[in-house]
Amino acid sequence: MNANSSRPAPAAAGRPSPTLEDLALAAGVSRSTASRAINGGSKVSAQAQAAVDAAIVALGYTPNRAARSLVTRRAGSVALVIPEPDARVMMDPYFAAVIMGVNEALRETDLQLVLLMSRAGDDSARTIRYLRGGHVDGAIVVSHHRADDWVESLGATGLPTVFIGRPWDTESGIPYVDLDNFEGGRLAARHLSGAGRSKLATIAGPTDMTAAVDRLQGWLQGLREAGLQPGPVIHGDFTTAGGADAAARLLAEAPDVDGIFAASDLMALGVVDTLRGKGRRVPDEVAVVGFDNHSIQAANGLGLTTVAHPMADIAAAAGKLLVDAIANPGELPEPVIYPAELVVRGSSVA
Amino acid sequence: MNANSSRPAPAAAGRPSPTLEDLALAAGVSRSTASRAINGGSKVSAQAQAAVDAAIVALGYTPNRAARSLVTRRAGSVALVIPEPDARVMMDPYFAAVIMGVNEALRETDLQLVLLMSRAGDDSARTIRYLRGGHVDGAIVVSHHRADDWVESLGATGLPTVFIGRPWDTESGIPYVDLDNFEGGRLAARHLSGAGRSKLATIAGPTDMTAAVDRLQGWLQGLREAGLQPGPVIHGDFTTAGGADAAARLLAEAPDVDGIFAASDLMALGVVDTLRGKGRRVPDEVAVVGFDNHSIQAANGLGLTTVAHPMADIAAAAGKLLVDAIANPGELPEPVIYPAELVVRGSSVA
DNA sequence: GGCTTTAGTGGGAGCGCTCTCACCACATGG
DNA sequence: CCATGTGGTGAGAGCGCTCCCACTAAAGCC
Repeated sequence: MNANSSRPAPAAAGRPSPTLEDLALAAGVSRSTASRAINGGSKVSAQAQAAVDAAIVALGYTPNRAARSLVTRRAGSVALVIPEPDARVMMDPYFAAVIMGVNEALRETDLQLVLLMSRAGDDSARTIRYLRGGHVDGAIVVSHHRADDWVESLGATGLPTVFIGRPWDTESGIPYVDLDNFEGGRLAARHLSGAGRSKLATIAGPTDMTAAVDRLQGWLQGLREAGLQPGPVIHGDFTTAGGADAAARLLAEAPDVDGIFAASDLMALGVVDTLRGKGRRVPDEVAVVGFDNHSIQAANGLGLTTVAHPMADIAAAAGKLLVDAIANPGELPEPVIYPAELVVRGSSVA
Repeated sequence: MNANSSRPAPAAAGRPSPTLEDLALAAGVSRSTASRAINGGSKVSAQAQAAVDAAIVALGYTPNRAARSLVTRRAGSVALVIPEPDARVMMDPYFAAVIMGVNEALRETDLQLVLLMSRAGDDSARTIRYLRGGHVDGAIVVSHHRADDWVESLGATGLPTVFIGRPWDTESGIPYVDLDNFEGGRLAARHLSGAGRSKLATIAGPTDMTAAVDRLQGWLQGLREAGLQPGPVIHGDFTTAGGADAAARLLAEAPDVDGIFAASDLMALGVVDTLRGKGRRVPDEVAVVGFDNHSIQAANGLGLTTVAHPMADIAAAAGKLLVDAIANPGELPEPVIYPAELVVRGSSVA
């Protein structure tokens, strides 16, 4: 296609990349005019603009981010903070979806995504120091637990911050994007009761995450509305193995259960596995509803009834919110809540 | 787009972060000495060092990365390049493991991880321009396909680059870290033949990835050594759904198969699922061996025999290799190959 | 005519840092 | 005695960029 743009600057070792000065010289204008042309300045004549554009192509010019950052006082990057200490939980494809979504939102901007993962306690200090150090223009925080109180203090630093998933402290008005987890839990309860199940139980998520709490509250509310007993509540850790364990405990406690709501598809997978291992037929004897609408659930033979959780979309929305917040500092955007939707498949209906 | 970026000030916060000048003043030394103290300079007296250290704490000083970058001509960051166009494949926990591993390797350095994902064709041009623009000090490329030829040209730009997984073009001497995929495939073949299976088949991965090709070659070699027929080879896409599909095709082609090697655990999950759906007992009628030793495989009721693939370790090794390559430019490190190990579980032995 | 306005331009200054270099004191060696 | 280190220091020069301000030329208005 374009011959001279194919190899602008291989330049092993020696040749330093052209500076704005070089560009201005090549275009026959001043450094100031070149800068204006690059940044879409309004006060540039058509021919100056054209000359600069041509010179950019000819020289393969790329602005030096560091120099620009230094004077604009903008880092040109945003952090994705994952305060997740456990490598196993990190394996959850949830994070992959989040990363993709945020990346998607940043595509049109010239912001780059910096990953910040903290594990041990000491690391969180390091993370917050980094965030406050002005090394990024904003932050997106995902999957934070109640113990991660430092995260909330971010809002006070003036660094634009958006949460994915409702934070524990909504008082501070930090914007966030989330699924309507409460409604999701409620939908699960309504669905199972509507399918004629009455001895219901749930494998809930960890109590230190708002998503888990909301799903559980919604579930209990749904049962109440259906006039059913709340039934056993076992807590798992959102993983497959955790779901399998929890199901075993559940069966010991309530052998006559005929419907289970697992607060994640991964746990639901473990639940189905345990049920089958104990000889219970799904959905005939026990109906199972999951949460997330993971692609992995296809492995289940029968499809898994679940609550859709468009994680990538949610992450992308959070990314856009952050971009806006950076552009218009001061104004706090409203939280965005995605509606919950039930996807009915074979695991809950005969 | 953002032409109205006329906001140089750090917005609300007010308090501008202290500069090196402030630090030097507080410590009662010169800017030069303060700089030396910060960067572990050898020519600093004990008391000057102590004074600077104290001032750092007192002021909460953080060096301005942009200013430092500008003069040192180092970006202070490395890119993790994921040339993966398909969101669904991205869901593979593989990437989470890679990200964690690389992050781990970078922990001790002050390099930050920048994520670069390219999807459509146009994006790859953008990506390579970014990489050549000197915005990062090095790059790690993961999961690259044969069509991503631009990736290989990176080596010629002088940008330190390390591959995770053997690249197609090893001539250029680009360092890489990989699992011994060939041996892994061979182990699978030896294991199944050793277990008395003789009507063997494999669900291989995509032909445009070296890992898939190597596993297949190893498998075929192993069969040859055992004196068995190569048997059917069906190609999947490493996903669960792809594995299920491939298994269905396989059963149509070779209904009497008694052992299947799936080149990923995700595919193996789909295979087991399809087998059960068709009423074949695993492992009694058909033994299954996977690849990767995913945690997800626990969902399978019986454990899945598989080839261990320490992805996080491999990624961490790649990270270290890159850090070394950045520190010592010019010398190309040798590739690192991790040995393959078989993990025997219930899916292949009665 | 004198003025203001306006579109466009170029010359500086300086962002916060590192690094070279000159410099000083005090050792050591001839 | 001078020559030669040697550990420690500080002043100054930029790195490449954006932005403020002074400036021009052409146009508009009384």
